[in-house]
Amino acid sequence: MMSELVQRLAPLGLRFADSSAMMLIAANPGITASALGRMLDIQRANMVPLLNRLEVAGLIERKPLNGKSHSLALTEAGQAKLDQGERVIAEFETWLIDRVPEEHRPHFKPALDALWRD
Amino acid sequence: MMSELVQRLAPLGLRFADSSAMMLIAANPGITASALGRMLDIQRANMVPLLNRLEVAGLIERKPLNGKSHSLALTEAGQAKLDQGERVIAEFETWLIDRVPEEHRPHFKPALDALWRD
DNA sequence: TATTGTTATACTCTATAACTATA
DNA sequence: TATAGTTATAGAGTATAACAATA
Repeated sequence: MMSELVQRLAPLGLRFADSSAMMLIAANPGITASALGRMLDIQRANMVPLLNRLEVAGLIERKPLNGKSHSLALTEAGQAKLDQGERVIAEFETWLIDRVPEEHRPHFKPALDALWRD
Repeated sequence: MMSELVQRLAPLGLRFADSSAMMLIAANPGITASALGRMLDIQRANMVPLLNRLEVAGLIERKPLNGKSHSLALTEAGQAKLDQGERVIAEFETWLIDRVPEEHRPHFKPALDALWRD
């Protein structure tokens, strides 16, 4: 399932972690790299190449916050790319849930949500 | 979820792919490495280190079949290890499904099965 | 001619340790 | 003293290309 999603995102030049990060930056403008890493369960050290990639691609901006932290925000191009990515993800979710037999379908998302809640 | 299972298997010295391979070898004694790789969706080339590891650990035996292929089988130690692994996996599945609210629970396995069927 | 087992290689993802600078 | 950002590094997982030997 994940490899299917990865393949669908690839034409946009996005990896899975890229779109996850961009979604959270959009929802939390000004967030720092470390805080974002904690949300994504990605080590601080591994955020560096990820954010470098997004910055070089012109999708995010890093602004010094206080000499120690940096504030992250989507650029206009980043917001446009995220919109595209979210469309792909929505299509993927539809594709996924359509494979679940109708009688089980209403239970599927709630069940998955419960797995990582708490 | 996968990392939880990986952590539970680690004390047995098993990786996830190891237990998957051993389950399929047990169910298909005499299977070849290539056929096993196709079942597991693992490239032929990547089966080599996996099977070497299991062989060095004394869990499987490779016997020449016809000069080209080899026949795979669990050793006694391999069967014992697999039994342990399957207990761990069963406990993991119980742990997993217990997190799903009761009303969704009967729908969960059938929904997951449907995702990769066909 | 297609397949098996194998080697070599490269890329991604992830985890850890260590460093500097700042809060 | 704890945290942020960073570098370097190592372990896994995975993909591809190539080769010799065999079916």
